[in-house]
Amino acid sequence: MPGPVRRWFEYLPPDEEPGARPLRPGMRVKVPFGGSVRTGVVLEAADGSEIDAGRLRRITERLDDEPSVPPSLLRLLVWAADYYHHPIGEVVRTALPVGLRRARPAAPPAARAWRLAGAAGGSGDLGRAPRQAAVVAAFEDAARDGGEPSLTEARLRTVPSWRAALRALEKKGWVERLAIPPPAAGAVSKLASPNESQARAAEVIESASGSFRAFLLDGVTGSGKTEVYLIAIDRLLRAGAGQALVLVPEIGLTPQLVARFREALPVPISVVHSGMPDGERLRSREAARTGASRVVIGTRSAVFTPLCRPALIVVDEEHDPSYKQQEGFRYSARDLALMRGSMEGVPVVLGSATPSLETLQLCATGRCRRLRLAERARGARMPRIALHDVRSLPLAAGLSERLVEAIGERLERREQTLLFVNRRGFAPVVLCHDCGEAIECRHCDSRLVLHRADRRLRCHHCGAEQGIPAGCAACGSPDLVSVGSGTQRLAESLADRFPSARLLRVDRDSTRRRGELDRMVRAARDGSADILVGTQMLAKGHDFPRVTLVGVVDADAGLLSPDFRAPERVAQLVTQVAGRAGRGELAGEVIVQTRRPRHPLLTALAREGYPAFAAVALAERDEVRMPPFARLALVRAEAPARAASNGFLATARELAGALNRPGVEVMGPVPSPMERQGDRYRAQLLLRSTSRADLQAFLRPWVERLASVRTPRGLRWSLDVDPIELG
DNA sequence: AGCACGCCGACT
DNA sequence: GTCGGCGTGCTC
Repeated sequence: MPGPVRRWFEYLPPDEEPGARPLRPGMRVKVPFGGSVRTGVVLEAADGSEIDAGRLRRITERLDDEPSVPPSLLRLLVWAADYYHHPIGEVVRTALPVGLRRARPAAPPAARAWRLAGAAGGSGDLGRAPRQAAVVAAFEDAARDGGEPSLTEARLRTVPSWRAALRALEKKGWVERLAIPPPAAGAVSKLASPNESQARAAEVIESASGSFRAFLLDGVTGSGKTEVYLIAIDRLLRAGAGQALVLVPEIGLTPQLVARFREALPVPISVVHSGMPDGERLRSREAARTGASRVVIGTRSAVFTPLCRPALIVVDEEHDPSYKQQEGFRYSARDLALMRGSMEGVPVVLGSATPSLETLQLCATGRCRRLRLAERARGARMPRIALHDVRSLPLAAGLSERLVEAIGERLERREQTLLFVNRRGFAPVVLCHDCGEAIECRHCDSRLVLHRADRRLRCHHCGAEQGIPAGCAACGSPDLVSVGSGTQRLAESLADRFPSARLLRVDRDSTRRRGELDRMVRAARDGSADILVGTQMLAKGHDFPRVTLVGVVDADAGLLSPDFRAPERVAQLVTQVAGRAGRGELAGEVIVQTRRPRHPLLTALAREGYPAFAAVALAERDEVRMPPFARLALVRAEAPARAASNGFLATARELAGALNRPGVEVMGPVPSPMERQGDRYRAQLLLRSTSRADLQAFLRPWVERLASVRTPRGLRWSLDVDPIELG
């Protein structure tokens, strides 16, 4: 179905030869729609219609012989459109790669493997074609272990210019294509030998094979969650059970993880993420749909990958906010993974050392089984988390003397330090020394951030930037000072203090170039940096064995954020980074700077760790009736005029009142935390219910009415079911 | 989303 | 007198 149409449309079947196989749900078709011809997806095959026969038009032609969207995936999409109250057309579109949105028959899955043919070596040598020789050598290598001389694209990619060389060999008849990649020669899984808790976890997961069960795999980074996934997947695949879908957070899709899977499992693996070229993405998807690949690793949108025989779904780092799409179709891939598991009848493993409060509540009510991994697979100790009260202490670029000394000790011992700052740039605020006026963004209710490397002021909310003005716009004073500290100032200050230390700054600015983050992570691991300064992106999923000190420069900003989930984020960050300290033989130390050393959540975290924090946080959420003890939906509106957004939400509120549904609370409208962003005024209306069914029963008629409210020009609104940010 | 239908300003 | 602006509404 094309675009943001909320309704389903009915068509007559195409004129086809008698005896043609019937159209089935999930097949793509060409249909006349309005004045043009569009690609549609069959949602349902019905016997009759209530639409006037005269108005019904006929499907022009079918585009698929078998459904591009298999029935079980289609069911998930229909469910999701209904649950998120999002137009089915856009939901289906989200799940279709670009190549399938066009009205062209699906290309047959491109051959992704080749075999050395009988003619190889038959005529002439390859003395003057070193690339071709290298390709042939790769085939011979593969055959050496006693297997067939066949290779997949993934293996061939190690040879430079392999595509051209292969084409030349194909022409000569030395090499031929295989339709489906064969199992690699000598198909041996390379799994580390598991410890007791890993083996038990994998066994429990395996025993749930063939039916839906939810598991929480609870273990710090480095406790070997990945090995448990690999063992469980390997067993299920060996048992012939089918395919595994592995979801990873956006930043977590590192080549290392994919490489670990490729190395461990002797089966074709598809990788799917939004940043990859359309053609490659389509091939990965088709390999998954046809069963040519057995494991799919991907980010959020990979939850919509069609699978012909699913056996297991894994959501790694399930607490990660990147599983929630924050625009358009605002789905949660974690939640949909659970729903998909339940629809497909397969176990779902949620992995996290810092589970979301939602998942912990599922465990508490018995709907999810918790599998704990022994702390620290390699026998290292969990570091102590020290809250460092920095009230009224002198700070240099945000660092207390105690933290600086601790860094110095690490430098002397040739160990690494990891420092977290919650903002990038040099200084978050530039203000006038004489009148105190800060330089603000012209388009947002925010202050511009100083980036000193290129002497620019940038707005981190709308991207606007400008040079540094000569003086204060309010009073004309030339005396402007920068206040506060971001990654750049921290790095600069450390460079002054420790001139011989090798510093690595890891933030969005320094990793903008493709592959740069991975290069930096590698540099950090091989010990060619002493101090790593970074934002949260440094916290996710990386293993730095020589780090023995982690500093969290400012825990307060997150703690005091208006967002009810902010403390959970801080606790997850601190725990995750604490997991970075003291691997291997080295003991670790974590210093968290704060001005709120008595904050109950923070002290619970520091004294007893994440589970204690979670218990306190859950009790608090229960008290104030927030998720997971209540369900939320948020309507956001934004427009060039404040009155337009407020007016729309006021209307929305009236409509809600008119519906007169008990059990749903309507709060607002209120201005968003940052009311003006990018020259648009934003406001929101929050809905809350203790019952998911009540909320859904309310939303259905309400959204329908909202959709037909005529809105002033320039107003945009959206509904977010289960929002994770109230902003 | 497209695309048509429909009512008010500057042009051959 | 018409060409064309984009506001509103429909598409099986």
